[in-house]
Amino acid sequence: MTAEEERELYAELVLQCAESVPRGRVTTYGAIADVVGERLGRGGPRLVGNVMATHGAAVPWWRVVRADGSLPPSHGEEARQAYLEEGTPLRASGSVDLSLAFWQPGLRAE
DNA sequence: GTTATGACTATGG
DNA sequence: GCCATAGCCATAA
Repeated sequence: MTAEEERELYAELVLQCAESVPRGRVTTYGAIADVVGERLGRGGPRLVGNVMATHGAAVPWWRVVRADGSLPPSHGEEARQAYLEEGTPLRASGSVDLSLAFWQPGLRAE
């Protein structure tokens, strides 16, 4: 398998995790990195971030947040409206309440 | 091979 | 919970 194919595979698994998050729930970069890293033997939250930056347009990226429940300032505004639509539990600061909304991601096949 | 960078995380304040 | 610092993984120059 070429390096490029591995990147695509990694990306696809990350997208699966993002897609597995139901409406009104969110997950974290670290959780996805853990699941995909366990499957492919490599990982790291930054890799997940890189994948989202590249292929994020194809999935509900607003359901993937940082470990503290907040999003990058660049996408906070756009995500906030999606949260209001989906009924995602938000804190006053605008961050997601992970204790209520956290979803453990998973792959379609093991 | 070394350095810089990124949609990150853990820890301490 | 937010800010600063250090650590981590892969890619690009």
